[in-house]
Amino acid sequence: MLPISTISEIGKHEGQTVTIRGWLYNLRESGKLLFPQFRDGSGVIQGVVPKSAVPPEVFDTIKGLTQESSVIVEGKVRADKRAPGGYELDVSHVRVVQLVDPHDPYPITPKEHGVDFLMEHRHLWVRSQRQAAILRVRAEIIKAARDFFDERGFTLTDPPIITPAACEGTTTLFPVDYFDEQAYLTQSGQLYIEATAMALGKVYSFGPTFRAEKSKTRRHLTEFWMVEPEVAYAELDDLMDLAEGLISFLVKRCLEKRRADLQTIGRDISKLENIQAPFPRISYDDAVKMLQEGHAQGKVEHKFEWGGDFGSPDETYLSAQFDRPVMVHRYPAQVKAFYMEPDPQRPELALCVDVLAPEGYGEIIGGSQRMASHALLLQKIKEHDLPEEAFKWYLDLRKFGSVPHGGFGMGIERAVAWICGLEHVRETIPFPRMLYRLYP
RNA sequence: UCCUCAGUAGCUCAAUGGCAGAGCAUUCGGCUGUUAACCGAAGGGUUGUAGGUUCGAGUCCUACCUGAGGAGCCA
Repeated sequence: MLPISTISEIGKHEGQTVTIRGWLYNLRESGKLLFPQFRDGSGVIQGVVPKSAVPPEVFDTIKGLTQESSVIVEGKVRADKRAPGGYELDVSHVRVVQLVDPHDPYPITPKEHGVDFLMEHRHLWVRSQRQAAILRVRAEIIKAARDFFDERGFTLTDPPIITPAACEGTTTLFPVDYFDEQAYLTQSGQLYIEATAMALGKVYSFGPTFRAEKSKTRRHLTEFWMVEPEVAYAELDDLMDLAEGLISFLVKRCLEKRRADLQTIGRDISKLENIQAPFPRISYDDAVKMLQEGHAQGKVEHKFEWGGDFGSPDETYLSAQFDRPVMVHRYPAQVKAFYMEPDPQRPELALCVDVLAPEGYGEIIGGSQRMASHALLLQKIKEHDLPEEAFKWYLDLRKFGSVPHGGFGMGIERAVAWICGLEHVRETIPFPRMLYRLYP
């Protein structure tokens, strides 16, 4: 039995004959010389098959292979400077596991394709090298985020996916029929992890969230994954420390472990190497001034007035002023969620922070200190016309040992899109769910 | 929900209101170092749908369908 090797590890078997189990990526031929390229999920390697070196049936079998046919290949590993991966395989035998019908060929060729076609074939598109590299970076970011919190004494507490009421109103939620009762898919686990934070001190959640907003941009999915830490006794500055620590940790880990994948994707690595704490921290007031100065210099189209929330072009302009993520804190309370703690110095402001990624990737983190006062929180729930009964348990947290606390949510797909330098978040998740796209 | 753009061969795209084409893919043939290989040949079409204008519509007009980008909203 020959040793089975993965293509990424094949250098360890130089000079040996090994078995590769995978698929035909592409086949070039030059008369009596074949160059089949094989992939196995870990990488791609080119085989070399001179007609004079193998039995006729082996040569004919390889010559008849079609793209993405599954094959088990035996061959001798040889270092070769001409090979992109450094090694080639002198193929001695091939077993065809399944031959793709040449009259119904694999639809994704090595040529260009349009977005719609690729999205319709997402189940096959993930086999391409670039897509596989993106999914490996995504997995690394998820693992790094969990390592980051686990190493700092946080406990993973999973909030429910099916919830009885909205965190922030029901218009943007997907309704679910829950045994004849109205329920919704969660848009955030935050309210629940506030409860577990009071039990365990430092907690986080990691899971899918759902937004029924009819957003149709390169930054939006209807189903996306969030990592949300929540910390008892944490105040706004603690949250900003945690956020910049998390982001710089994620980038550092990807540079260490997934550098080759980032290069495959075509990421400008030097821009990621800048991403080190501390990140700039500016107040909403300062951000408004920057936008107004930008407008005076003709760099921002509209004149931004104090009191509104930033639009996408505003965020892009602000983030373009820095070479690393920028943290904007203390927005007007009126544009933020009801549960945010007011700034004691200026009650019209909320103790909140948004982290804007560089290069126009927009908001990747949103967080705040949470309202600790029972009376004030109850008043806000009433002002926002929220169903008081549904928030009874949430209010309980302010009756039994209320403390200052806070947390934030980081959208995994936006983080992946930024770190990989992608045009669109649809490539950051294996099967994106978007407005008008539910298949495959 | 609003604004803009697009839809022609399996894919990516051409075609002044006047014979519907090319490259890739597929099939056949050639080539012993190819790197999205190359060279030659063949097959492949209800031009998104329904109307309209016109001697004549892929092309102009109307509606609809599908998709993309953006706005708002958000992570």
